[in-house]
Order: sequence, then structure tokens, then C-alpha cells
Amino acid sequence: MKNNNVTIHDISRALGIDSSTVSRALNNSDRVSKKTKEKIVEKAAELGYQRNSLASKLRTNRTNTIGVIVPRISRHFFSSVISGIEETAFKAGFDVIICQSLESIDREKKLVETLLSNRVDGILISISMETTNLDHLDNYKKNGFPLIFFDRPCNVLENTNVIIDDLKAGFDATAHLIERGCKNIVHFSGPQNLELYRNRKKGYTNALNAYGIPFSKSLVIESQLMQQDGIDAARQLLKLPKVDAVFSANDTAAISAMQYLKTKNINIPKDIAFVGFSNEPISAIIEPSLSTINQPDFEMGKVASSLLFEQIKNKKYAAENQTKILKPYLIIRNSSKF
Amino acid sequence: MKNNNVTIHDISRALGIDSSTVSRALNNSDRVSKKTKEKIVEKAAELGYQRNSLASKLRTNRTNTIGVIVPRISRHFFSSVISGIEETAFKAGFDVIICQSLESIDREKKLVETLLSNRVDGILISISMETTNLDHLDNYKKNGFPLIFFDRPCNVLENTNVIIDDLKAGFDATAHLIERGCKNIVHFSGPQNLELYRNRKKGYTNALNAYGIPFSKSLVIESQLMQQDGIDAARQLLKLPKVDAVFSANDTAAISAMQYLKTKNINIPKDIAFVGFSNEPISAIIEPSLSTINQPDFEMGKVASSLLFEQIKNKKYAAENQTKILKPYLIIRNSSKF
DNA sequence: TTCAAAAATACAATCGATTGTATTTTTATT
DNA sequence: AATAAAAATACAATCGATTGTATTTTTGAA
Repeated sequence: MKNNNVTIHDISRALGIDSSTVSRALNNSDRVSKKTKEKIVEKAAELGYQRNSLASKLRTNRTNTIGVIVPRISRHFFSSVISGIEETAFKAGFDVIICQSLESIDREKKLVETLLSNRVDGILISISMETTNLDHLDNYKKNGFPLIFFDRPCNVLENTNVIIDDLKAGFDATAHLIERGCKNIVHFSGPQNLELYRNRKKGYTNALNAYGIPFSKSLVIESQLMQQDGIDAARQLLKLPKVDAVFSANDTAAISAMQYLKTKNINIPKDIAFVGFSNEPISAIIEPSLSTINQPDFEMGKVASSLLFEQIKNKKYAAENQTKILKPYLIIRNSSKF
Repeated sequence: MKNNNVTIHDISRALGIDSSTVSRALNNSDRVSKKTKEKIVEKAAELGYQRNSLASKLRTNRTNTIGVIVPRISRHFFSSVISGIEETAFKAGFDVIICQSLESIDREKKLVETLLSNRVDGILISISMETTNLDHLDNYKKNGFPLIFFDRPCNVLENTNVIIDDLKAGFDATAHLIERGCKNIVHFSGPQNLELYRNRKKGYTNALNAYGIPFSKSLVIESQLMQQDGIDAARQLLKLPKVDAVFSANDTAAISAMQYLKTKNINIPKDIAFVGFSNEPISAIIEPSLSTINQPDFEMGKVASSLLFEQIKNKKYAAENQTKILKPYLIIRNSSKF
């Protein structure tokens, strides 16, 4: 059990066998006899040999590694997507490098650079809230680099997107509240540069339309949907006349708003009903439990990575953009039960 | 704006300047004149050059990359530690590769292999619950490879550990319950191969001792402390006579147990008081809010990574094992307020 | 036993960047 | 203008593994 820097040349020297044969033996090539293979494998173990992936990747121009960039790994949704990705990747024999942009465009740019300079074979990305233009990506995309957007789509370029049907989800959530008798429904919306939030909002307005409820701009409160934003939104909401429901574009803001409103002795759902978005684990546990939209997170990871591996295998395929739309569904809990 | 596979040789050829000079120019060496540098940088941009890190790392035998292995990235505690690590790493000019073992020893082994074959300069690891022996690590450690354990320490070898004072935390949590008048305190404990759970338990028994309360083995319920384990433990607990408090070695199990007990019309904290461990965000939000132990997660990441960078810089230093113990503190919330 | 085909192994170039040394060019001093 | 010192650049080897081609060895059929 020696040091770490053992190379195939050390094995080669130790056995008087050419390093090319050593390499082939360790890769189980059928150009090496069984007997020699055994000798080599044994000596490799004895010396504590460990392949230098850098050299291997450099030579083969293949890293068998993909990069994943998400805004934040601690978000349940994203970590579930990542689990889905890792499962598929494992089966395909790929390694996964996980990165978080923390919703910063600068970090995102740097991560993309790093991943590319490490020659990952493809990238899966859910863009940051700050990302409004895609200069840092479109060059690569244009050159046929396998790149897939998920959750937060990007239709500026000819891209492959794996998303959920946010329009329908927004519609269903709002329609649910209307059918429960709510008439003055506030919408907590997110940054409008993200198509995802535009779609959730559109679903909301579509539902109002469908049920003949007039849309009022003052009922849409836009923010980054972080914890503090939810509290601010709740404060703002109290100044509005007779609000009876909230459809929030994420759970985080919904939950902190509910917490705040409870301290103001507002009854949920009687005074104000809530529907969130994402089905974070916490939404089932708070009181009242929060109605929300469940997103097929794990599946999204599997679908997106499968598509990516297709593109990596068959580069032509990467040129054809396509959009996969997964189906979310509404979970009705106590925050909107009457 | 060309294709991706532009090398320094392409720049070299395009300008009639030797590739060694190109390399030095791009690394801003003072062996290249300002004028030449400018020409090279300009041409590099024009051709869309991007350094091949694999080649660079291979040649220099330095990757400026560290690996981090945690059981699960979605756990708030670990993602906060990771944030701390990333902050320090960014300042030190290091990249971070994040991996999750999902509490599986096999995955953990594979991850270590992959990181090492990619020649990371060091590894920060919080071992999986399944990890009982460290054969996959001690060889490297013995060879002076920079390796630091955090949160879940490992004293089998001469290791550097960054941990919190679990003993004290366990003591404080239990003492708090005793001082509130509880006498029959159940302890939800974790896998005993992890020193961390042994220490929390020891803290519990120490506190009982200190207050003259007899220890009863039947009051310790051991599990993996996952959500379902909490429910199972709660069921088991109901069969015990007159339990009036629970000190759980994590929040997850405490919370699911509380949820279950509430459905059985048990009042928390009046009938049974609860203290958890970790201060997961959810613990502040559930009802009643959960008293818990706050761990300096972000700081732990900063301390552990700073130590690692020290070891990477100065290998001799890596031989000296040391243990940094960070201070946790008790947060008293409604689940233990009378 | 002989010899062609097949199997096993060796040779040598290569991936792209870095770096010690050698050479050329520039600068500055007399 | 001559020349030594300094600055800039070129040459060539190297990191470790892979792979096409060449060579040697083995196998098996006649």
C-alpha cells in the first residue's frame, strides 16, 4: 500500500510490460491475454495504483461527467431533481458535478466557465432569478454543446426545455380558490424575467377570466418570494380591501405570509385561504397545512438527464430543440378547505 | 466566436508566437511583454479560446479543487455547511465539488474514488450512517492526503475533526427538560457507530446523573432518525409508562413524532415536552415550535475548509491531527415551555 | 515440421498546457 | 558604436493515459 502517485508506467516497469498493454489490461481490453491481465491487476493493487482521470479525460476527450447548476441545493424541489439526475447518470455511467448559483448571475457565469473548462460532456441548468440574458450560454448552445434547461425554461434560443405546465398549475390553483367561493384573490408573483413566473401569473389571470372575475393589477404582489418577501407581501395585503385568498407562486412566501397573518389574528382559511406552489415538505406540516402544487421533481431530473445523455450520444440530436412539459397537480390541504 | 476546441497552439499559429509564450501571456506572466500579451489576449477572445483545465491540472499536478461529501444536500444543516465551505473556497481560489452519499457506504466509497482519481487537492467529509470502518479512507490519510472530517467525527485514525460539542448539547437539552420538571425523559438516539450520536446520548445520561435521575435503558429508542422512525418511536413511546418528555437527537424524528402524538390528542408540551437537535428551519414553524440545539453550521463550513486549505498549503501540517470543537446552544421554544 | 493466420505485445504519437533552459532581441551604459 | 545585462521569446520535455500501427509470439492446419 504505497503512495498515491503510482502510474501505469510504474506498473509497466515493475513487470517489464509495456505501458500500453498495462493500460489495455486495466481497461479490460481483449487485446491482452488473461494471464497478463491478472498479473497487471494484481501488481496495480499491490502498488495502490489509481487511474488519473485527468490524463484519461484529456486523451480521450470524453469526461463522462455532466454539470448541474441549480439556484440552491437546499431547496427541496431542486435536491429532488438532482436525485433524479443522479439516478439516471449512475445507470449511464456518468459522474455529476452539482453547483449552486445562489440566484446570482455572476456566480452562474463563473460556474458555467468552470464546468466547460473542465470539459463536462453536457450541462443541465435551472437559471438564476437574476438571469435576464444568456450571452454566457448561447455561444455554446450554438456550437451544439449539449445543454438543457429545466424548471426555469429559456425560450430565447433554440433550446431544449424540461418544464412543468405552470400555466395549467396556475389556472388550477386559482380556479380551486374561486370554486371555494373566493373572489378577491391576491397573487404573490416572482421575477417576471423568469418565464415560469409569467406563466403562473398567466394561469392566474386566465382562471379569473374563465370565471368572469375582473383582474386587478393591485392584487398582484411581485417579489423574489423569499421568506421576508412573504412577510412584506402579507403586510401589503392587509391594506387591500377584502382579500379572501392568496395564490402564491411558491411555498416559502406563502408560509411566511401565513405565519405573519396568524400573529394578526387572521384565520386561515376562513378569512384568507392560501394555495402555494412546489409542495415543499414543510407545507404538509405547518398549521393549517398548505394546499399547493406538486411538481414531479424526481421525474423531471430523470427526464432532463435522459434527454441530455441522448444529446451527448448523438450530437445532431442536440440541434433539434424540444420542450418536454411535465404535469403538475394540485394538492388540497387545510389552508383552502372550508 | 468559433468552436470550443481552440487551444493555445491555435493562437500560437495564428500569431506566429510560440505556444509557451501564449501560455505565459494568458497566465499573465511577467516574462511576456505587455504588447504581446495584448495581442494574445485579443486573439484568444476572437477565437473563443477557453483553457482546458484538464491539461493544466495534469501538468501542474494541482487542481485547485476540493471535494465535499455529505450524507444529503437537502438537509438544511449540510447545505449551510456547504455554503460556509464555498465562501472560504471562493476566497482561496478553489473550486468545490459537492457530493452526497445518501447515507450509503457504497456510494461513499465510490465518491471518494472518483474525487481522488480526479486528483482533488483535499476532501471534507461527513461520513454516512452506514460507515463503520474507514478502509476506504485511511490509506489516503496515512499518506498525508488532506482529509478532514466534520460534524460526524472519526477518531479511529489520527484525524482532523471539526465538530460541535455534542456532549454538552445533549447535556443542556436534557438538563433543560429536567429543570422544567420532567422526570421520565425518553431519548431518540441515532446509529451508535456514529460518535456524534454516542455523545448526544452520553450528554443525556450525564444530565440524568447530575440531577440524580436514574437512567433506564428502556427510555432510549434507537433508530436512523428518519421521518418514519420518528413515528415508530412515538408509537413505542406510548406504550411506556408516564413519559413526560423527549430529547431527540435530530429534529426530523422529533417533528414527525410530535405530529403523530398530536393526532393521538397528546398535548405538547403539557403531556410530553420535546427538544430536538439541529435547528432545521421547520422547527421554528411547526406548532408548537420545537426547542432545539442550534449548530454553528455556516461557521463549521468555514472552519473546516480553512483548516483544509492550511493542510493543502503545508502538507506537514496535515500529519498533526487536531480537533476543533464548536459551541452549540439551546433554543427554547414552545415545545418545552410551561 | 512449416507457415499463414490470429493473438499478444511493443512502439510511438497524441491530448493541451506548463516550465526549465536556451536563444534572440532590446535596453542601457560607457 | 560596442557590449554586458536584462527582457522577451523560442525550444523541448513533461504530466499520465490512450490508441493506431508495427512487431513478435502463439496457434493450428496442412
